Amino acid sequence: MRLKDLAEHLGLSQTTVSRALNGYPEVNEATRRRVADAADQLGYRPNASALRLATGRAGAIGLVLRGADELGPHMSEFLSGVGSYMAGQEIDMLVSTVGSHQEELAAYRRLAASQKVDAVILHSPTVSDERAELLTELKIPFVLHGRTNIGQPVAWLDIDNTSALERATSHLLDLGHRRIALLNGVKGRTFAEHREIGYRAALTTRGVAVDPALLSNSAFTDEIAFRLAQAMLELKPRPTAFLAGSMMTALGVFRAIRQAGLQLGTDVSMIAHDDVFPYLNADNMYPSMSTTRSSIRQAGTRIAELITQILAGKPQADVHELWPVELVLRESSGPAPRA
Amino acid sequence: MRLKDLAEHLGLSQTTVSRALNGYPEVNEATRRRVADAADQLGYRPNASALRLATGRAGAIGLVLRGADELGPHMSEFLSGVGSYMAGQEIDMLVSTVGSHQEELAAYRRLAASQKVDAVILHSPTVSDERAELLTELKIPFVLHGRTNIGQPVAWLDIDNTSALERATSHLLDLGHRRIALLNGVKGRTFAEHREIGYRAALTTRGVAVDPALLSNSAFTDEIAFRLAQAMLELKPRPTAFLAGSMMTALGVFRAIRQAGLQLGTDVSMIAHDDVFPYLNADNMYPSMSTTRSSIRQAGTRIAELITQILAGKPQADVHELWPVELVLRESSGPAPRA
DNA sequence: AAACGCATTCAAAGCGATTTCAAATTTTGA
DNA sequence: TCAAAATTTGAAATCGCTTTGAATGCGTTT
Repeated sequence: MRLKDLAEHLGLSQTTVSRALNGYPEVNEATRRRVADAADQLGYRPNASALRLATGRAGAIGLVLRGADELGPHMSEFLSGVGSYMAGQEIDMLVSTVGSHQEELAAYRRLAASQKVDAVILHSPTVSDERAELLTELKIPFVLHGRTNIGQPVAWLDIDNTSALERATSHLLDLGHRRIALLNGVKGRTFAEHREIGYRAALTTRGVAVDPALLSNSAFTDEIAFRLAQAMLELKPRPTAFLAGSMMTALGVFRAIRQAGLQLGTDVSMIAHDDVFPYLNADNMYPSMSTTRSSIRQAGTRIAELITQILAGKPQADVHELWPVELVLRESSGPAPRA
Repeated sequence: MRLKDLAEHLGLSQTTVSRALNGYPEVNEATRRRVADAADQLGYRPNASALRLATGRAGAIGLVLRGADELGPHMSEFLSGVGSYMAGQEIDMLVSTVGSHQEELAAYRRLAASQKVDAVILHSPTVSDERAELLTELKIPFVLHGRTNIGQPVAWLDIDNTSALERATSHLLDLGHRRIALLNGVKGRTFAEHREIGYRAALTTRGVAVDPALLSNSAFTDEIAFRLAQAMLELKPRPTAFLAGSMMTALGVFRAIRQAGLQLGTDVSMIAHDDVFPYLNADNMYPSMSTTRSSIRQAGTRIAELITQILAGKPQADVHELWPVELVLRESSGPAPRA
């Protein structure tokens, strides 16, 4: 069913039908209704490629994901946040996966040259992100999930990691903890740097020295966290509290704590960062988990919204959102054990 | 940079340039090289929409994912498998997320009507899958990851769940277990039904009665599995072995076992299904996990390959692959404890 | 030398939508 | 009542590519 067919069926010109369907004012209300009904009944939908060619808009946004690293549970949640908004906007999500950093840059160049997307979402930036630079150079609009420092201003949405970690660390200090381990994200990522800054700030304010042995940088997986935590628990004196970078990390740390014959919440405390996964509820755990909480799904939805604003003309430089992070205290964080 | 610009730059017609770039035989080898070099150097890439409109091919495949259920770690792995193949084929992945079953059907209708994709991948089918019926009706080619029973023949790739569970169950029976719990997937999904069939077959062959209290159907998450396993471990007599539907499930069961003060591998055995996640290695767990193993990522890659074959003309009815599942015995499955 | 075949190249017609510009019809105002 | 204005419709151009059918040039054959 092409526009032409529909027009013939109605005894109208393509022009009028097109206008009727796209809500132009110069078409008679009766005609519009007639057209709309027919389109509806015959299940007409404009051919996407033709529409895109004619309008010059791709009607899609791009997401380039680096293999296994990024396509984990975090990205899934984020994606469905983005998707839930985009579905209502008739904007598609074009997802590419790449193996290496080089491949990723090449993928953006391809997207730009073939004009497959109107904008992209950039995820997990480094402190000075090369991809962000490339995208500004290619003049393809984007919203950054996180922050970075490049010459140009960029549109971004981030959570306040520094303050979150500062408060979480301070709270543990208040509870008497002095050996506080930080299982942080991969070195070089902005969020990980920000978290470390908050952590250090809280410690230094209290005059507690930072022990490098209690600092680690890694991907957020159960397994890796298990090993790191296990190693740290063998230190003398051992840490009495953990700051876990994600809920997956928290699961690993939890295993290590039990394995060491210790009790979470009494022998060892933990505050984990919770991106809010529907299938992994901090409140339902035993003991329930204290968290710094911020919904990554909501961030996705909001970023999708920001993208449509940018496509509607809002300057990228005006798009900045820093979301506060809740500190939710539950059973996993208790007073430090007596020395 | 449009084809026209490139052609003018070279002093050739669009026709010749297009042919040169697309490898048609009737263009002079010297010309072809000259064109290719210029295209390369100027970074020319055909406008995707124009190309699609002209060829009638969308150059994309669709994946419609149901919100939180499906966008978990399994889908992530699967997706990156698909993506790794598609990247080389210049085929995009169009990902939509939907909330309800109705929305999902509507999404397929939209994809079909607007001709945004050449084919789709269907995931986690039910025994008689409505989506598969709709897609055949809409005449949009698809490959099913799993199996279903509808009137028409469909293209599918599946793993041999029945045999996997039959062997795993038999092995546990050999070890003397008689109370074997099955933490299965959501009721109605083909793979879950197949697994139950294998499980029942093994038990009945040995004359062991199936206890409904040891059978559960649910999503594969750590948390849910934890609760189910916890409840089952309180039964008298308690199960001495668990068949876990996924590695996430296994983590939950593991927690429940420890929580009950039991030892995995001696007091209680477990064999989990392992879809092979890069960040969750069965071999690295303590104790290492016995598994029925099949890489969901490889399945994704292969399905991508099958899709391109179908798009190249291979009849859908000829595409059937049933992959065997490895049974990998490690420390988590041991002899049944003395009664 | 005319005719033929072959290898290359090109002009122009699609693909299916939007949009410009012009035409037809109806309404309005004097 | 008739010209002017407002409303409604349509023909054709356009988006950037592929592809059909025709044309060009050149060496070979008759």
